[in-house]
Amino acid sequence: MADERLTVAEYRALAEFRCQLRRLLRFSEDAARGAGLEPQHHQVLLALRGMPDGTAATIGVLADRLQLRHHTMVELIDRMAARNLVRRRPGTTDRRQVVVRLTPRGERVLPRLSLAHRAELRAVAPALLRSLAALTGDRPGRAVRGR
Amino acid sequence: MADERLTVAEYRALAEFRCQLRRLLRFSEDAARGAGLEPQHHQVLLALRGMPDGTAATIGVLADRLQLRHHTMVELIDRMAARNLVRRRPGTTDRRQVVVRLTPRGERVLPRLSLAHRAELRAVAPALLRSLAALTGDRPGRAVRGR
DNA sequence: GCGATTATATCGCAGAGCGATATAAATGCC
DNA sequence: GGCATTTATATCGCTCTGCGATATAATCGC
Repeated sequence: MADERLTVAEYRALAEFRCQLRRLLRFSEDAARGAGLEPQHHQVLLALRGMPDGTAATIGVLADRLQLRHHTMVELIDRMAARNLVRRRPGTTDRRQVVVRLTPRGERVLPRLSLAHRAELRAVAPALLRSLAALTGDRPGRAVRGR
Repeated sequence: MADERLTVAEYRALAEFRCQLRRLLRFSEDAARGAGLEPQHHQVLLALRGMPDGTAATIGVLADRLQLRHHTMVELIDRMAARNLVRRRPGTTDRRQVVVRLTPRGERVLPRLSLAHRAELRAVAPALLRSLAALTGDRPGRAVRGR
C-alpha cells in the first residue's frame, strides 16, 4: 500500500516502455503484412510451429496461447483456413476437439518472418531492457539486489 | 548470412516470448476494460500523461508514439472525445495542428491503472527477461559475454 | 441413462486500422 | 506577392478483430 502516487518520471517511464513495445509490435505487424499475412495470422502460425512438446494444437489451447476467447480463435482459424494457411482435423481421442495443422503454404511463409523477428529482437532488446529497468528499479548491467 | 534456419528450440523460444508478451498485454487490456476504457484509449491517456518534456501532444506526435497512421489517431481521438476523455484544441503557432488535452475525467481514470501496470510489470519482468534472453543468447543472472 | 460440464461454432455488434482521397495552412521558390 | 509543393488533419469505405450471448455436440460423473 506504499507508493500510492506515481511521479511524473514514472508516468514517462511507463509511456516510454509502451512506446518501445509498440515499435516492436509495429515491426512485427509490418513484417507480417509484407509477407502477405495479417498480423494475427502470423501469431497463430508461430504458435503452431512453436507448440510445447506433446501438446495438441486444439482451438482451446491456441486461444490460451494467444490469450483470446475461444470463439475469437474459432473465427481466426476460419479466416486462416479460407486462405489456405491452416487446416482443421477432428480430434482423435476427444471428438469434440479440433486439431489445427499448418498447410504447406503456412509452413513456407514462416521461416523468413521468424528469422527477421529474431534479428529485430536482438537489435531492440537493449532499449527494451533499459526502459523496463527504469520501471522495475533495476540498473541494467550492474548488480540487481541493490534495492 | 549465417544461421539461415531456425531450430525447433528457437521457434519455441519465439513462440514463448510472444506468449509472455500477450499475457502482459492481456493484463493491460483487462485492466483498461475494468476501468471502463477501451485498451487503446488507455494507451492514448498514458501517452498524454507521459509526454516527453516540451513536446506538444498533436495528432501527429501521438500517432508516432502509438505507431499508428495519423488518420487512425484522428478516429481514436474522435471516439475518445465523444466519451469525454480528451479535448481538441487548435494549435497556437501552426493553425493546421490540433493539440489534444486530457479532460478531468481522463486525468482521474489513469492513476489507478498506471499503478496496477507498474505492479504487474515488476511481477512479470523476470519471466519476460528470461524468455527474451533465450532468444538473444544471453544467460540471465550470469555473465553475458559467454557466447 | 441423464444432468452437468467442456469444446467448438454461430450471430450481431463495436472498436480498430488501413488506403485512398480531401481540405486547409504553411513553406519554398521565383 | 503569387503559385506549386509540402505538411497536418479529416473523411470515407472497407476488412480484421474481439467480445457477449447463445447454440450444438461430445464427454464425464454418478
